[in-house]
Amino acid sequence: MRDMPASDLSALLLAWYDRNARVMPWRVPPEQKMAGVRPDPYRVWLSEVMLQQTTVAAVRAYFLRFTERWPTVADLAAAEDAEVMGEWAGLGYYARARNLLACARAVVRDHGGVFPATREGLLGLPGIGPYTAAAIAAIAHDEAAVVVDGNVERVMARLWRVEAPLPGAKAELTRLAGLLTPEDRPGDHAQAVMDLGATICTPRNPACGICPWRGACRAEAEGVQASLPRKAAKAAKPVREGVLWIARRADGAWLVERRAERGLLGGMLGFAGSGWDGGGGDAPLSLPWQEIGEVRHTFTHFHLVLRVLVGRAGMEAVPERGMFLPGDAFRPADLPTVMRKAHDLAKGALSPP
DNA sequence: CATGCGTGGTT
DNA sequence: TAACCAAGCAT
Repeated sequence: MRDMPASDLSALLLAWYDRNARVMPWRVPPEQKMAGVRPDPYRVWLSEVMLQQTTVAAVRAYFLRFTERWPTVADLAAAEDAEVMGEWAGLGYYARARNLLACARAVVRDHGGVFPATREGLLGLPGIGPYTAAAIAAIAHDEAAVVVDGNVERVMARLWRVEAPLPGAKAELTRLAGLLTPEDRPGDHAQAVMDLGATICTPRNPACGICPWRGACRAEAEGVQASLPRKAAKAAKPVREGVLWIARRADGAWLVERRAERGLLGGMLGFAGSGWDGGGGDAPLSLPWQEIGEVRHTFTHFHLVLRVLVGRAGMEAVPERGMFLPGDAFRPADLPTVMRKAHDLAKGALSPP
């Protein structure tokens, strides 16, 4: 059992997957697959990009809204930037949304509206890296690509008891994942390892008692599974501070600005702010601003505290930054979360005149 | 190869 | 509750 051939391990896993595969909107159910139905590369791609560093629970609703609104890659490619950024609002890592659009347009412009079918061809597209290219090639086209995400890293580290810490151990874990990748059903294999990692071989308290690889797992044999994979310690998050100015005009329009394409919250709608390094900054408009409170929000690598100031502007007001967006065109759901929090705080003080 | 880049759920 | 974590990519 301990030194079972890779093909046997793969067979055990696929048998487990056939009984335990999670149902998701972007997956083709087993019975349809048996009947020859292939996954739509557009839907596979969209789901994989949304799932980058993001939970299945968070993605589900976004995926359904996107596919309802833009059923094909051509539909998405024809969308306005602001529509897509607004629909992505709240999902995070907004560079994904910008790359999503760039990728859709590249597929239409350079590939006749058809996604490249190979890992190699997919790798050249915006927002598609080693993981996503392999996942699409395997799931949508049954290419025996080696799919390595955080789940696979964890499962391999435990199965083979790899003690070396990430990210250094990545190459070795990829090699081990490759040994296990079958020529037959590589897409199901990839999804099976990820389902195993998400439901049984979980980070904290793995359910080794019901694992299809029980008896073959070297970490479990030694009782060290919960401590693998090892990871380098992360740096503490500093606290940054800033000011946010939220103005509303007499007709109900909100003063907003489109953030720069690159960097934090790039391309998203927001309110005018100072820099976020404690330094000052100028208000976007000369008004009798009133401070109403603060918003706290934590990003990937820092905590942010924003003092929120509100002001009422007359119809003649001409802002130095940003623009007044009519009340009926302003949708809080289009805002990234920190801006939505600020809006929640400010809306009471700025209720329509 | 290290860093920047969101968010919400779990422990 | 602060820390950790999730189907990574671009630079």
